Amino acid sequence: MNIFPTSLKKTKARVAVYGLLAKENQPLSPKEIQARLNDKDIWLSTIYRVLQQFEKTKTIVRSSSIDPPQSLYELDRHEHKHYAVCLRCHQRFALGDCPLMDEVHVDAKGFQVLEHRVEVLGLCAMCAIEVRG
Amino acid sequence: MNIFPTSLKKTKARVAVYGLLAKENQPLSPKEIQARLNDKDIWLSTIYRVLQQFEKTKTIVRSSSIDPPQSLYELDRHEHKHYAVCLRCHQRFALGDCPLMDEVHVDAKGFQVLEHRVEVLGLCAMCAIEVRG
DNA sequence: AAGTAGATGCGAATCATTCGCAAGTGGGAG
DNA sequence: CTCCCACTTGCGAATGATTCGCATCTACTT
Repeated sequence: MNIFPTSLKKTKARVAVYGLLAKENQPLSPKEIQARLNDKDIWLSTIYRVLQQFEKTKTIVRSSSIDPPQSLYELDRHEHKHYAVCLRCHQRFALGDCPLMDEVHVDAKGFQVLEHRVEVLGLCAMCAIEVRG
Repeated sequence: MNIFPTSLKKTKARVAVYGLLAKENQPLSPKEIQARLNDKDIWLSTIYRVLQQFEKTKTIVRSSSIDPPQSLYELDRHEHKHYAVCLRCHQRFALGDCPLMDEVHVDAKGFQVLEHRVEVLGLCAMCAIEVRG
């Protein structure tokens, strides 16, 4: 389904990041990745570079969270996923299906749609209760 | 349709930002707003604060662009707009309609959907040609 | 085993955004 | 019309995410 990109050297950092994302089933931020690797010799800047390359080779996909503003990465499982984010606790929940309609109408003739990002915001069950209280 | 919020004092910065957004028909970043105001006494941090307050009073709406990563603001015309962004020249084009389906299915019982963000990415007609060349 | 293109360690730089605080001002009370 | 003060802003430092620079190191080819 998804293998380590053959065009990239198998270095410690890359193997570690790939291995981590392969066993995670949620998108992680670069910081979270660093924390889980727990190897003080793998620097954040290296993780950023590794993620960039994996993104370029279509090994992982990047999504983004607005609050806090940051990028999140996960293995590209070709699942076309989107997330709902709780505005209060920032937990992320996968959407069952892509909620986009088949046809997207852009007010600009000739615009070639390549991808899209969708983020649903709201309150998870737990926080909805807390907010009321 | 949309007036200066009565709960806020009419200060130079607020009047200027409001006036600018009222005559713009596209979302602007805080930096772009500052550049257009062209008043060296209005600081970026003030613009950020003004935008935050306008957002809180529902005078403007915030959207976000992923590349470059930043927030964009425009007067709330109650139009529920989304944009298509050219990956190459970063120009933004409004979508004709909200491309989301009526029903959004979140894999988490009890999740209360409050809002959503949609960003369509691709190439505008001009850039599509350049890329090919 | 050696050579080299590509990676990384390390830290400085950049960019968006927020914070802190002293000085300034809009607009209600008198 | 003036005084007062809570709310604003000028100004710059702080923060947090992300990128860059460069000398050193290393995975892979020959």
